[in-house]
Amino acid sequence: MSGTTEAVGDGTGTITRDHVLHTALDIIDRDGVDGLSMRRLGRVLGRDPMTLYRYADTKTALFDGVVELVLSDLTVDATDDDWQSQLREVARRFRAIAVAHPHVVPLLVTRPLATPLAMRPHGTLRPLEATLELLVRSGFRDVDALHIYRLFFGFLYGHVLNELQELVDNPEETDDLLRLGLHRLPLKEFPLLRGLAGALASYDGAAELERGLDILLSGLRVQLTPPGRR
Amino acid sequence: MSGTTEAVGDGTGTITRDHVLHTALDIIDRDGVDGLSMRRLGRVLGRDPMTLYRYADTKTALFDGVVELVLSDLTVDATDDDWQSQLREVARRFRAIAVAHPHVVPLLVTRPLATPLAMRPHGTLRPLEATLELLVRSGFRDVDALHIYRLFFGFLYGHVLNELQELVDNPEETDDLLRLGLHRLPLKEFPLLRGLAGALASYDGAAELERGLDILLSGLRVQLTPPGRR
DNA sequence: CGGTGTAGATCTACGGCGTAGATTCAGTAC
DNA sequence: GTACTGAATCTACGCCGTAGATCTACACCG
Repeated sequence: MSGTTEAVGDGTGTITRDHVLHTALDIIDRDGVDGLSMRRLGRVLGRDPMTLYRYADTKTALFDGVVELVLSDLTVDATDDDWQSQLREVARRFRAIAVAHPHVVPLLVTRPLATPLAMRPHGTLRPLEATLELLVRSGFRDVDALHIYRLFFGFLYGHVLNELQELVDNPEETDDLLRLGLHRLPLKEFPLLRGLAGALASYDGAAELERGLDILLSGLRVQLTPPGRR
Repeated sequence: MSGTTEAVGDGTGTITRDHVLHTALDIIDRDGVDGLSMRRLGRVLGRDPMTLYRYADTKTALFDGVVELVLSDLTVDATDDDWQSQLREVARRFRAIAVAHPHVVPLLVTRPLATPLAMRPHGTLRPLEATLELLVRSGFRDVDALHIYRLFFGFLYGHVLNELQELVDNPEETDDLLRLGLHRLPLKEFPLLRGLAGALASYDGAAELERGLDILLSGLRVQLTPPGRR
């Protein structure tokens, strides 16, 4: 019986990179990015922390691995004949991933800022390539496909960042205004925001995503049409 | 003559919260978020690190202060009669801020995930309130104004995250494919991405923002019109 | 069988971190 | 002078990432 509160691995048997990444993901899911330390990860795996450097060169590389692991669930069917509905499905899948792993989202949106595109884990580039393929197959020029990709994933990033914002301040309160803590905002300065307590409290991420997609796709239809209609 | 390499303040005179925040911003601008530590900040200001806790309760509160400082440059003219062109201007200003302080962007998009809305620095909520006012004045219902705000700022977040992605891998190389490091991607798996080396290399953030705004605003016009036209 | 190489796992240690709590210091009021 | 008070500083604790040295286990060769 282990003396530490958290040991899980028994120190025997073989460990794989996948074990390491999944365990790291578990810790992040539970306690956020800051909750993950090499020492703690080692403790959970029943291994010396230094051993982990066999599976990830550095802690940030570990982060990149977690991002890749999470994004490996994001599939894009490039053979779909209807690019608009395929994008909708991708959006829903992406949102589902973000909602399932909210604490990973900061890494998801932030790691690319520190990693040259070509050095990113291939798993994170696959959705990009597949989306390009989807759009090119649908008749878009490749540069337009790139524009659309950027706009689309930018929109997705923005959406999940919005949806996962911490709204609630005092969960056990029943009145919306008090629960969100909005009563502390000066009425003179924030009248509209305070008036929207009800709307803020009843935020529906899935519906909001669909609304955004409606607008985005509608804009795309107006502004960009595949030159070679199939 | 100081023995340390970085001391700037002489330890005399009075320090203000603004001094502290500006200095913190300088450090982040230079060396990124991870480059900022309480000890280093104290060193630069010529003060004991513990003194800083007078101006920010905690390090994350310091981050929030920096975010507020940076966002204080973002003005929204709620009295503008043309909400679409005002949103365009806000977008340009937001982008300018992000480009001026790229290392702050991770904080910008990430801090709200950890802070209940009502506890956020008021300076960061002012653009929200002002945007709502702009839209309501233009005839939108308040809940629609909220939707548009979310879509719009989500789009902006996504755009700057896209624009600030690290693309270059090997700066002194002249050939686009090599400079971006794309030649290391397996040709079989990433044919389209590799083919876009030129387009990736000549990314123009300002132009891309305008294109995105065209599409977004066009979508908004189609999907949402103020019920009470003025 | 002993010896040797080697690849992986582990240990030790360094310099840094955020910040709680104790202490000192500067300035004012008497 | 003394007492008080608020700000500034000091000390120390328990963490962190990881470089480099060391140890372990085992395959192979003589």
